[in-house]
Amino acid sequence: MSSSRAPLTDRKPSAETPPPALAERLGFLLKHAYVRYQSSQGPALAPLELDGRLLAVLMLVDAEGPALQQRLSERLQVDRTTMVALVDALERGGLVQRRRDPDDRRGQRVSLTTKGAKVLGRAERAVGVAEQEFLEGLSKREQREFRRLLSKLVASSSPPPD
Amino acid sequence: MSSSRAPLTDRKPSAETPPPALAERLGFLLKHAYVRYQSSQGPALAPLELDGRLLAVLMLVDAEGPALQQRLSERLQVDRTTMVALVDALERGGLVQRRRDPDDRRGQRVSLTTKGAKVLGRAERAVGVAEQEFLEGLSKREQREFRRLLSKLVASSSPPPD
DNA sequence: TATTGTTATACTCTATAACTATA
DNA sequence: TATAGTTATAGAGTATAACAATA
Repeated sequence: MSSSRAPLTDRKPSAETPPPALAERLGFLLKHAYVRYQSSQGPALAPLELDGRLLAVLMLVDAEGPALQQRLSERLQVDRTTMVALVDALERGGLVQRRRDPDDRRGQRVSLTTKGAKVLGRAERAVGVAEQEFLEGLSKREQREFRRLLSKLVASSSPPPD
Repeated sequence: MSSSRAPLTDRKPSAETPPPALAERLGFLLKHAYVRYQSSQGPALAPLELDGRLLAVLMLVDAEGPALQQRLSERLQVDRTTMVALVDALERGGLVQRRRDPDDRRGQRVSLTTKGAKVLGRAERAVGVAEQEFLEGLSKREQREFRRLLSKLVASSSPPPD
């Protein structure tokens, strides 16, 4: 940030630059971007006893009303056995509730509780702040462009084989 | 790609769009971008019996000459116990070799074998193709811009706390 | 028979603690 | 004492297989 007056040789080499060939690989960049994003998001969500995956489920339940676990797992591309554990955790925290679908008693309808809606609101604000922090190295224009390109990429690239 | 003549109601809903709130979250986008990248890169590297992590080590060894495992693990931000397993795998495949540092016999110098250099070349070409495939939803201009912004972001955002 | 949710289980990736051989 | 590498081990996170209830 501030231009240091220390001579170059005094710089902590902690942020040493990776070799160019590696730094240009998309895989390397995407992974590190994601890891760094999480180190912003994690602390923002921790006080709410949430993490990124739980928040995604919460947002999905909010958007899709009382939804079958099956559907939630399809939308999030996780196995249905994984969804059991995620819903377990949210239910334990009192953020969602399960109810048997009266029309097909095999299914569980997952819905937001009052507490869940409240926590979701707080979580979304906290993550918004974390995202700003994560993007602060880019200008406002670049931030918009980055979001646009990333969305386009995810929307366009072939979805992973089921 | 091609403008389908099928009526909207005939579209396979397989690529159903996630709810807007979720699709706008950077965490969601970054994660899915990374997952999809890997589903391009994985099959490209599998015939060479490599994956993204092993390739990163290989590239680093190539760039930094006979390097201590310690240094490799720092550059890649993985624990040194993790690096042991990565170097084990590469050595088993005959792609790198370990030699005791004569000046400090505690350290192991890791260097590329002839076979390793050959496989590295093939792997880099394969990954280049996979990257193109991954980016094909963007125009050439957008591809360059995406790479630029992603690099800038990774270079600028605060590195994860050690 | 097929499907939803569940449990038991196993596998991958990664880290912590303890050991060894050097320094 | 401290450091580089190693091993044993444990913890996430996720998936596969088998089972119960329901269709």
